[in-house]
Amino acid sequence: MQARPSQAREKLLNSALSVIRSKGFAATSVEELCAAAGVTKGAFFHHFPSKEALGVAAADYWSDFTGALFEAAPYHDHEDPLERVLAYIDFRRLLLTGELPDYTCLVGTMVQETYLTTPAIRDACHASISGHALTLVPDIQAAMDARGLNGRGWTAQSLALHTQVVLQGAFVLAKAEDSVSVALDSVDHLKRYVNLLFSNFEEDAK
Amino acid sequence: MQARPSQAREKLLNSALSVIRSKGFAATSVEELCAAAGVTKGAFFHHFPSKEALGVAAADYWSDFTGALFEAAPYHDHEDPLERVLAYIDFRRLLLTGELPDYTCLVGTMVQETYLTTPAIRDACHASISGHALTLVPDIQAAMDARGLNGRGWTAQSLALHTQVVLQGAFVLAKAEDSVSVALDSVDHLKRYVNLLFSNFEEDAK
DNA sequence: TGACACATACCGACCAGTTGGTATGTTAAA
DNA sequence: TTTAACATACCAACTGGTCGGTATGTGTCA
Repeated sequence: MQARPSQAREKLLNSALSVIRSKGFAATSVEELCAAAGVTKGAFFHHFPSKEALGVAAADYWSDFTGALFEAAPYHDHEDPLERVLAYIDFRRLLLTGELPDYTCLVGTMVQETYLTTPAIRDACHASISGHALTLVPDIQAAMDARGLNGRGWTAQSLALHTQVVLQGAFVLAKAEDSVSVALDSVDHLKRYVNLLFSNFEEDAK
Repeated sequence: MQARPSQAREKLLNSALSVIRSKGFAATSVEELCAAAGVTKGAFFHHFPSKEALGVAAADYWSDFTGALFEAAPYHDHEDPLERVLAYIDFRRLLLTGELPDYTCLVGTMVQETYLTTPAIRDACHASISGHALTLVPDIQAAMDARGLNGRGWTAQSLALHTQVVLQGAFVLAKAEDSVSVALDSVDHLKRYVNLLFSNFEEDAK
């Protein structure tokens, strides 16, 4: 449907992922983004009406990227829903390799700067985080149902969001310490918590 | 020691706390800071050699401010060290009131933008977070010792840092959702975790 | 088949406003 | 009279964004 497939747009979005994760949104200039992508400013404003629109598009692009990553991940293969949840946490731990800008979260970084000033970006970041958290809810709920763990002051959704809270917080402290070890430790604490929550309760499901 | 007590410096630092927590460091201009503080640019650069120096000073100012707040907080009054840790978490939950920029963390916000580009600010943020976490270690360690909980794959320090991870992550998601409720839920999960970690273990201390 | 119309993708010079920072004052307390 | 604490005016560099232009595709109709 296009005369030529747009290369510049994709290149700009890919550059946005790494540059914004390194310097933040506000400190990233349009020209810098263009330089990283190897395109001109004209191309930028041909594809995005404004820098803000690039931010929204980058958050959506991030949602698609991570959505595909986690959908294809092997943690879904377990039979027991609790095993799937624990394997998800293991998988998140496994992703904590390489340099900080490589494994930290784009939308977690962006939303801290834009939550008050740029609602459109905040909404896109929110959709990305809560959308991902929502994919965990069915497994958590199934594990709760199997053990009769409802009505104990927490819900499947709150636990799903809590996993994201721990991961986002782990990124913040990893950046402060310039080290991944605190993030690894916290993911371990998270897994220990989930194990404790579900331990000592027999499976009641028939 | 001063001819006149410097009002401008204090005013600028106080303004920095609220403005930077609202818009982030990079998006905050020096002139905006001056306007919020009711001082001129000349006063700004009289007290701070650069915007970066203001960022470092703001992080240090934040450390002093929070240090005094938590030192005077009532959670130290409990006899049992575990009770003190749990009361600390309750106290953190209590602080989650008002508007987002009022209860979120300055250094957690700043470090996300500056961890790669401005090492001086990152170091000041790191000192603030880890310094605060360190104040929790003695109580956690005492609670562990009383129950013989050492050597179980986690340390007092890692748990202290984990509390900060949860809080920092809670701020991120609260900003994304524009609501404090997810933060409250996560703090509840954190308290539940600590309770589970220390439950079912008799106090061995004589 | 060819030619004209039109759309998309992209270029790079340019602009007005803003940025962090400086240079040169003025004021008032010690 | 010295000196810290401001204030005012100013600047060069950079910012996001605009705009006229070009290159290259696709659809259509004689």
